Amino acid sequence: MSIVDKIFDEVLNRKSIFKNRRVLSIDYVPETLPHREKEIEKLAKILATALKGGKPSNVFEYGKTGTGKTAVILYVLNKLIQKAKKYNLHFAAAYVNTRMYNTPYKVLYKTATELGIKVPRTGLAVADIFEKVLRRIDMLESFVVIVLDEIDYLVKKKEGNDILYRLTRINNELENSQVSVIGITNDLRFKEFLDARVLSSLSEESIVFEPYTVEQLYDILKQRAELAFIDGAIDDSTLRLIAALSARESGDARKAIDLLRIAGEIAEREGAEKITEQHVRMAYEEVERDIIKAAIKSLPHQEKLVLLAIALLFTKSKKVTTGVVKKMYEKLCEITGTPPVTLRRMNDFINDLETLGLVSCQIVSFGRYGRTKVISLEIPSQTVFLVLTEADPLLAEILKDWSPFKFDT
DNA sequence: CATCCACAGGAAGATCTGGTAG
DNA sequence: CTACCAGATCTTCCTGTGGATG
Repeated sequence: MSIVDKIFDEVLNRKSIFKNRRVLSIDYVPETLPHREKEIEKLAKILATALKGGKPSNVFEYGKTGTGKTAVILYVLNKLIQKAKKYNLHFAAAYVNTRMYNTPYKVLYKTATELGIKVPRTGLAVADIFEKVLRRIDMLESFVVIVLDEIDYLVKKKEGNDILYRLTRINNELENSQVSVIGITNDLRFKEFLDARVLSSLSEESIVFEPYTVEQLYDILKQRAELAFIDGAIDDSTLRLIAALSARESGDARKAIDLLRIAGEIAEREGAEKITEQHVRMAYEEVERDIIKAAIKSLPHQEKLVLLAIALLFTKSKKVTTGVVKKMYEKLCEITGTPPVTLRRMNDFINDLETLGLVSCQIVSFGRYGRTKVISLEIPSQTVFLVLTEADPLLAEILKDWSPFKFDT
């Protein structure tokens, strides 16, 4: 038997430490949500009005990422759907994540699709599609809940407020159906962007989600680990480590569960019978690395060039300003045969890179010598070179025989 | 202490893609 | 086929500004 056969056989015969991998996936909603009983109760009470045919309020949920906002909504909606079925009530729900559906048209499109209404993906005027969706919703003769998750992505654009305004007041235009809008945001300063009229109608009821504490994270992890792994695959102390690592950063339950899953995958790959603290630490680093890699790889070509320009400059000097980035960027454009964008646009790219956490910027005034952004690379420049070499054959060619002197200006 | 550098970043609009409707 | 639509992307034009320097 060849060595390859051996490896395959070994892997296939090995008993997996996973019992049920699915419970660690992002969109799994567990049977119970520990430490969210109060929030669930509140939301349930609000929506319960619907069971009696009344019009429930619009709801506004806010709290940081990974505090269970989405999970609570989905949990309550699932229960509501079950109840509605049992009592033969008309009820429909649409879940729209406005990070992905971040324009008025897309929001309407997704809402319609979720409600089983067929509309074209593009091509129509927003007013037309709104009209169409409105009529179809009325025809449903139902109580309809529209959940707008990560609503801040919609509101930060000017047109976003308009569509929200119309959605939150849609009931005035309906005769046979009732609509409740639930907005979810993790941006706590988000209210500033929101049109006052929308704010008042959306926050008829609001529910605040506090970050989980270490103990709470531990409980959540414990619950998931019991479902996900076979007995004895993970110790309490290891779970506590994951909880501590996650709580230290953010109290983000999603990240904690991610960490648990990846630690499990690493342990499995190694053929270990148990997830150790070592696996957790490896997972922790892997998560960080992967986020960075993925971020760089998914950058548009132009932004890659800007990032590369910054990385190249940063190897030589820690004082990288917009002006020098522009020069280096233009040089790279010339080499790669890319038409360069204007300074204004490049500045947007740099801000983008900052949002992604790849660089950080500070506006500094040098008095007589102007006022500009000082940009620093937040990740090792070698990482940038490496990932770009992998991701882009053209850039790989340039970086192949790269030496710091080649790019001297 | 006014000046002026080297930009930041808002507003508006041009261009282009990918679509519908009749 | 033409007329039209939304939205991404980018440009053009613009006003605003912290502080070293003359």
